[in-house]
Amino acid sequence: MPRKKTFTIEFALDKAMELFWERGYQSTSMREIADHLGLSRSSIYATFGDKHTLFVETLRRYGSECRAPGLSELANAEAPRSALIRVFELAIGTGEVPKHGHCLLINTAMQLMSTDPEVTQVVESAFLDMEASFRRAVERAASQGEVAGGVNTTQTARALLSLYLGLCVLIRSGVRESVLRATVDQVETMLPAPD
Amino acid sequence: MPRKKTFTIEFALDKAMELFWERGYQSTSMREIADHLGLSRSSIYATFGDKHTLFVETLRRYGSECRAPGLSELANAEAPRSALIRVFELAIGTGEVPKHGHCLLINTAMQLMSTDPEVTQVVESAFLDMEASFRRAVERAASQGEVAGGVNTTQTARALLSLYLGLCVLIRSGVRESVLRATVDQVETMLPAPD
DNA sequence: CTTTATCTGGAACGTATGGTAAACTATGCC
DNA sequence: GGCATAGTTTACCATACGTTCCAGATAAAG
Repeated sequence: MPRKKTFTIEFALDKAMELFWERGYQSTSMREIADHLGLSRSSIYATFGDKHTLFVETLRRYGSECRAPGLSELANAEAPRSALIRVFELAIGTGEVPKHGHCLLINTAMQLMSTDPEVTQVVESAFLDMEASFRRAVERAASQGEVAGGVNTTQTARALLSLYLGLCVLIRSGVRESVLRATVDQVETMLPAPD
Repeated sequence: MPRKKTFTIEFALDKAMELFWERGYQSTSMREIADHLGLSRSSIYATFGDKHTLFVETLRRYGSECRAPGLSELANAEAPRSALIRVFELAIGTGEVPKHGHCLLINTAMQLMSTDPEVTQVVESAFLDMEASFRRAVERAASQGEVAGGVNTTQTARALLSLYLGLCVLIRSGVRESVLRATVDQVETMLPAPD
């Protein structure tokens, strides 16, 4: 009986994501989202109810996994050590922060001020996933003889996570590339080739 | 002839700083600042002209150097290596983000979205200062025989900077302490005792 | 075609924002 | 005691925000 929606929820979430990603939560208004979607605000409110829940839905659609460039290739790379280094090089390689900064979840984590429980949970689990990706890559690198056997894989993975997030902050702060490059060098040092 | 100001500029900047620090730039309104100062908005506008310039003045008064806990003690510590590790332990030691998160400049860097040239410059120079503090401490630790002589001090200092900023992001994201602790362990690994 | 349930668009609401204009008030010099 | 100068305040402006209400449009079921 009822009328049909003129848009799909997925499409709306993707469009909203573009803006949240580019401008952050606070700086994105529902009016901008509606315009970007080609709809009126009421339709969005009728569908999602609230700006905050729309944002959380957007985060959930984004996926629990962080989409840092090169991160997804980590799982199946034949040379995990090189793939790990490549993740860091891709972060600084573009030079500028291209369009919407970094991974949406990292952006969100950095801008997070008030402890929003729902958002915090999504972000935290994304970081744990990222840590797991790093750890598996380090383990595979060690078992393949790409790095020396003595490394503590868990500690290394967590340190890589800190290094990556710090690198994101530095990139956004516009420091010289030589400072960024040292982080990549440190990653190589942390993954020493077996002698 | 004229009437005298009922407040000093320094006092106003300090009061504004408290709010900017706690809530961030965007989430702090001029009304809140005026109330917190016990003045009316017009006086603030007459004195500083603009919210943005008030913020930049606040940043400048904060000082070019990052005030991460324990960082200032780095310069004169007798045991630089322990002091370095202590900087990281102090960051996670409090457990919770106490009142206004981290150092104001780090907060600002993380929330920085649009590339604001003035703000970016202050933040960048603060990070370079922080890197220099780290490097001097590493150099002193090496010359005092606290760490092995082979370390690349510049690379280590820059990596420490990335690690510290990443740690700040992780702390704010509410990850478990064991994940944070790994970053401190990594710092110890990066500063190996001479054998 | 009518009914019925949903969807859509536009107007509107209440509030908050950054910023301004003009009236008022205190100071110190003549 | 005036008077000029600067500081403070009150009131206001235009705009933007998140959100809601309501009339009209639209689809399928009877």
